[in-house]
Amino acid sequence: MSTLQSIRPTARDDAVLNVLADFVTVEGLQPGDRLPTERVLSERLKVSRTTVREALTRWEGLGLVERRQGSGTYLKAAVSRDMFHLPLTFASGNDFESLMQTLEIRRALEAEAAALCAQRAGPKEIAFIREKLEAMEEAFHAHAGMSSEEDWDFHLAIYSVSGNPLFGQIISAMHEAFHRFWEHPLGVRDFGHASFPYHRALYDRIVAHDADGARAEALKLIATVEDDLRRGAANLKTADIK
Amino acid sequence: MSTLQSIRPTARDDAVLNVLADFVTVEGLQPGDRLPTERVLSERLKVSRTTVREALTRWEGLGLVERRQGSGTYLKAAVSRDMFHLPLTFASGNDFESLMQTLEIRRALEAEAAALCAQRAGPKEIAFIREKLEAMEEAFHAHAGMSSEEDWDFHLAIYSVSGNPLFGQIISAMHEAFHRFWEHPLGVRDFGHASFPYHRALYDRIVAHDADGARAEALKLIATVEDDLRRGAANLKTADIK
DNA sequence: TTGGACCAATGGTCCGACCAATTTCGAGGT
DNA sequence: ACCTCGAAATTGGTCGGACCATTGGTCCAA
Repeated sequence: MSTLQSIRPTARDDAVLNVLADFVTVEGLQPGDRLPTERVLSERLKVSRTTVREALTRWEGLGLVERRQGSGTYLKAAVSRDMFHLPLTFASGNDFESLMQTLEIRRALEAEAAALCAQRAGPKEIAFIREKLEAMEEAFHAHAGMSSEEDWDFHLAIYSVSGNPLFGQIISAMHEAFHRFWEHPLGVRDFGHASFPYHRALYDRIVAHDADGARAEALKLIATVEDDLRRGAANLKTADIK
Repeated sequence: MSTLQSIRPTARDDAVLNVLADFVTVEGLQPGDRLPTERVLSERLKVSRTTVREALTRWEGLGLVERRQGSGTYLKAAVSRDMFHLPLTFASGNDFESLMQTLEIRRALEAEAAALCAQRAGPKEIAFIREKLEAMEEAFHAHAGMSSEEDWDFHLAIYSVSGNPLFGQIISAMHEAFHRFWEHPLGVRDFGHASFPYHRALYDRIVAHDADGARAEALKLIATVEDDLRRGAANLKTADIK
């Protein structure tokens, strides 16, 4: 009897989510598309708007959906009925240790993603990455410094081409955790500056389908970020003393 | 202005969660403890029960809390204000692809964790790992096969000694996802058998503080699991044809 | 053409009521 | 004194309806 999953006594919202997932599938909705109104769903599914809202709140918490007051509810990721979600929560302070820990995870995953990307990138994927790279380089020269947005787009492209969506999901979370506490790199004016040349080097290794080379360049890139963090931590210490 | 984070116009439920997180911290509540009633919270926080419920629904979706009708709401995990959520979404169920994707993440993280572990393990930590290793080896000889529980304990010890709790949490999530998809290794009787010798090899590299060696052994270990998975997939295919 | 006032649609919050599962507790019997 | 059983209180789940705040578009006038 232990295999018997304890069923939820009340499963109204789950039912709503299943129906909604089917709707998304049937309708072929893509990320960015708008879902039906809460009021419409409530009427169509014959449940109260409260229940619909609880269900959507669940999806919102899982990052599947985004709600914009006055506008509507929008799909943020591909959803289908046979997906399973594994929320993971951890404490992360703004101390040097925590930031370094997110970078340790990134170091491991960036290297692997780069290697897989080099193995799997076809011509179309390479063109896609090249586009992001050039946008980043252009922004760099225009502002005489790293542009976090274009830089991030380049990295996202690599995760995407790796063929494993988990890389993007996990690294994005690390990235967000990192920048939540360090939006204005403490006293490090040229934050990320040193990483610039490694982007093209990484791209070249990917074009050459050189997995080990790509891994090495990704490691060098992350190493510059770790350096920046160390410098920032040193600055912070000085400021504290002052 | 790109650094300007778009703030949520209305953040009542977020505020509720923050206050509640503080409450849990101050009160020293542990997993299993009961939270105040929705009605009490609503009154104390001067917000409607609806808002309290939306907030708790978020936490429930994140697995932080469990609600039992007629009984109350119970803490399921340690919560604090500076907590980070990483919702992972896995593509459709049972296919070989999903399993392999969890292993790709593990490969990257296992290798890095092993390397860090080799760098950072002191005498006490090494003794701790040795204990787990010997328990695993004993179980192996007793049952003439890998014991998943002792095996997992050994790996957990390594993640723990790495000094970065993120390794243990993320890899555990991958592990759970893997086994949810594949509870009964399809037709692979000696699942994990091939990985046995690499455990001691990995331990030896850690004792020697040989980071690169530890990384290499961890990679070999994961490679055997990938092999098992491939064999299982082949079996499955045969079964399908039959 | 453009600027601004207005309006409808949509998510966010609130209230009060009732339903359903669980727990509590006391009456009644042993 | 102890146990059993059922009523009542407690607690989360659902409902309907109301109003607020934000957004996006429309329409009018300068």
